[in-house]
Amino acid sequence: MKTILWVRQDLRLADNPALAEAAGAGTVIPVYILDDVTPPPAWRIGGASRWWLHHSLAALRDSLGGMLFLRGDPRLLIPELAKSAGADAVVWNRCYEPSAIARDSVIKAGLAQTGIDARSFNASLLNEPWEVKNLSGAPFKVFTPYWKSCRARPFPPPARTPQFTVELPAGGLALEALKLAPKNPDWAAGWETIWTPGEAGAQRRLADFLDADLRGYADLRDRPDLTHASRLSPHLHWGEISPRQIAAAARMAGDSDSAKSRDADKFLSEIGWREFSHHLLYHFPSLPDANWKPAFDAYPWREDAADLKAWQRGMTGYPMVDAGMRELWQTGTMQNRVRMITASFLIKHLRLHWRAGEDWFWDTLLDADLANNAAGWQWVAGSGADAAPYFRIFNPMSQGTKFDPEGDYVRRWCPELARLPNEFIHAPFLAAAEVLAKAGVVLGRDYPRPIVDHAAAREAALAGYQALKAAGD
DNA sequence: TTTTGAGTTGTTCGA
DNA sequence: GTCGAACAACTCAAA
Repeated sequence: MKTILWVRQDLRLADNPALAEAAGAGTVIPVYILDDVTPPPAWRIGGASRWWLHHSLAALRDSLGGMLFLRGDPRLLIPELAKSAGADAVVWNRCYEPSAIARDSVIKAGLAQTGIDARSFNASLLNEPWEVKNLSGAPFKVFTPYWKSCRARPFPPPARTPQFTVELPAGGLALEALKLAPKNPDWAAGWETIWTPGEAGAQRRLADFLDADLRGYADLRDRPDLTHASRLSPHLHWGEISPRQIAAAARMAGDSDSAKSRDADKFLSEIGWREFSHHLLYHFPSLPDANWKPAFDAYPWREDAADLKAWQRGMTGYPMVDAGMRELWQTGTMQNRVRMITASFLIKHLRLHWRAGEDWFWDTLLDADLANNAAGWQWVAGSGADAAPYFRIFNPMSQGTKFDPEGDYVRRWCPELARLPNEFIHAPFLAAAEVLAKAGVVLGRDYPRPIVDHAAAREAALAGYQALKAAGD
């Protein structure tokens, strides 16, 4: 028996049901296809993600002992490969993006017609999106009851790595030929000192997190100046580690040390949010593209290329926003609370459409994930499921004071402000001339003046929501 | 069927 | 400085 293992967002050996199926049946032919054909143009793999994918594929290729790389349309390439390699079966782990679901069902049906066994498995979620339902049999639209329902089920235990034998047909591309990693310029230079893509790196990150950062997580995860975030999201996105593995390890850590049990619960609920986002995307496939609450179609969004650019480059004049956007640009990630602050600023202070922010995050985040990204942006905008109420408008100055009290985070990413006293680190425009002079800061030269006034922007955002309400009447 | 309680992450104002 | 209320209504989920 020969089985094609179609590798997608499951770049690991352990707890990999498709690999286990293929390995148990005989020889395994592992193939990765770079598919820039079937996803809609806006949602083809983004720039930062490609860097991660390149390194993660290299790690998987090495641990498998070789794999086949192709690029193009899997609807053609998978049946061709099955035929040319004389495979009896094709197996894969499921993806949940709408275009992937459509693509995979076409392939499954086509293979079945030619007598090739095609089977898919769940490797990426604790629960399939269609399995969790409320008492009326409908999908949940509110997180708390959703997660309560999930927690009432046993978390599926992870499976071990099987023994397997790999066969490689001729005709594949070299990984480098997929041109995933940037060159000229190599904007990702140095990222490998921050991140270790691949299964081994993911396992080490989980172990380090549970060991060093879990204690205090429930409160300190909100602090961008500290290091209590798990930083597992890119590993999870590419399936280098599974939520089953994470849930099992986190529960064990919480059970073995009562001081950590609240932290472990909080961490598990973050895994729950990831599940909920996938649940929403599955049941509402337009989530990445359109307001989940159609009333928001009437919101008077602005279009302003200069403001968008200032936000993207971290030049808004609000240090907490700028620090976040620069961290994103330079490292491919941003701490969670800062994501909310920067997103709120784009949507509410600048009144630019959340889609513009979603696009930027898609291209720049190493953990760019269609479900999480879409659900997160719609949550901040207020247009999503179980979303923040519209009048919740983050104040970038008070958020800074609260969550970056010493200004360490701002000083790291906005070094031109480093010599400002803490009192003004989150609002340099409020500092007196002599304070700025002493810190060596000239506003408008070294660091921008605010591109909008907070109080006025807040009023304008609230007025915008009034217009939305009026349109609904 | 109707009712009831509840809903990730905030800010501002005025007492 | 601290605290509670207002900011809106609406929808969801379960009893």
